[in-house]
Amino acid sequence: MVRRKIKIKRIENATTRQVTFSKRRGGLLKKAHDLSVLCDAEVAVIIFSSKGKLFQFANPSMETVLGRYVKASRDPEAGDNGSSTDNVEADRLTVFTEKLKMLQSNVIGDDLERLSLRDLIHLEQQVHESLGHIRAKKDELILEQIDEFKQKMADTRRTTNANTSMLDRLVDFCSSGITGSQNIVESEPGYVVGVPRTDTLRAGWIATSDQSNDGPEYVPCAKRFRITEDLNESPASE
Amino acid sequence: MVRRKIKIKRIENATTRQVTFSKRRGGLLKKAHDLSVLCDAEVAVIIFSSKGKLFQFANPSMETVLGRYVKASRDPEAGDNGSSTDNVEADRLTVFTEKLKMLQSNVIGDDLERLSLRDLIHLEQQVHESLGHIRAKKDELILEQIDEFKQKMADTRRTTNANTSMLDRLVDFCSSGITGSQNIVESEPGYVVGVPRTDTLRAGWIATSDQSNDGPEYVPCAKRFRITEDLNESPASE
DNA sequence: AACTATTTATAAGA
DNA sequence: TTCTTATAAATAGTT
Repeated sequence: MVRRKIKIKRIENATTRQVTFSKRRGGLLKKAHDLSVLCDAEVAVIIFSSKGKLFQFANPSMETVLGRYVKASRDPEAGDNGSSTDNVEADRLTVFTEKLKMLQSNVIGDDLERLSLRDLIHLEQQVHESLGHIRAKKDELILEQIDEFKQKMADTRRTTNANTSMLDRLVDFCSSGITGSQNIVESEPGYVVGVPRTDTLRAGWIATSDQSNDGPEYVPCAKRFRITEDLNESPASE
Repeated sequence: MVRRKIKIKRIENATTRQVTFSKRRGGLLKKAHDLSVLCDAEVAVIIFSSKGKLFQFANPSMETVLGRYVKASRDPEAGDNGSSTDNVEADRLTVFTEKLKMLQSNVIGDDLERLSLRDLIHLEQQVHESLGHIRAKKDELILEQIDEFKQKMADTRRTTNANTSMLDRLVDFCSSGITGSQNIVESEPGYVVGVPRTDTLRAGWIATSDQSNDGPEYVPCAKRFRITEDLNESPASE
């Protein structure tokens, strides 16, 4: 931006583009360094020239920042820069999907070819271990959710009973004196609103299942997943 | 860079630091964008503020650039920016070790806690699949190396036989005439170089199962690993 | 969040 | 590539 202002669009002249790349690359890396130092921030910059050469800057280290990035990608979905192209993919890039992509492109990838037997064996052990962790965590979650499910069922049953007896009493009460009260019951077919609760009944004293517990068709084994999946906090239906 | 030049060192005043961070962060991201567009380069910038908030820019996408980075980290160990801190770690970061770190810190990591059941099941499938690939590749390599080993054994045996018969003939020859020739034999104890090999032996003559069936505890396999590990071209002893 | 006074970055040319 | 230089951008301190 000197002798003449330029537009931010691909530089067509190859030589000029190369020169500009050199200059701006240096500038960018310097800026990255300055920012990280001045503001005590963790910064990583990775640049591939159009010819494929790699340039990078990282503070405190590339691993540190990338690791943190992968972890952070989910919750904060933090600051948004007005950047260009696909950066907006951050949208639904959960840690999960990012991990999977890493796994697929880097571990399953063809570069598996390059590993030695020793490396492969080590990798196998690591991945096997990972699998163990994942399965353990999964089972844990499944058990948790089954418990929750049971709890809800029990609650629902108790609630139903309670509502039934309360209904009985209401009907009793109505039919024994005031007329037209029957409307109350009819206007709210199936459950009662606003009846003060005793502490016998806890949350969810209304007979409608408050939390969705129903699921499409969950029956046997693979279904255990289905069941719990539906119980799971995951919102999206797919 | 304005009213007064500043030194590139951590800004002590928190407010000032925060303000500077905002300004420079924007500048850095813009520069990154400009560079990627002007010079047709792939660029990724990741910034964590001192308070942990994430800011990023990537073109064409974070995954693309990071994936490429991981792959490129080995061979080219390309361009070197005069950057600060630990950037030099690139030293012996092979694809392999980088993958392992990813796996350990991100897949095995504690953030496993945050995944939903649905995610865990998906992850499990993916990792299981990875494991399959790795094992297949490993087995392939093992067979290759066993073949090599067998070939060598065969050659050696043939060589030995050849040597033996040659020895016989030599002894014959010597004992039938010239004296002192015995020395020749002693100077080359045991083998002959350059015996042409036949192609009689083929692949897979060892009775080990080729595809591994996964399972937490595979016992006999462990032995196979040991054996082949020793056959492996890997030089280091550990 | 705006406003400059200056420092930096850098496009073009050599 | 590197240097030079005129000029565009970025930004530190202030309001």
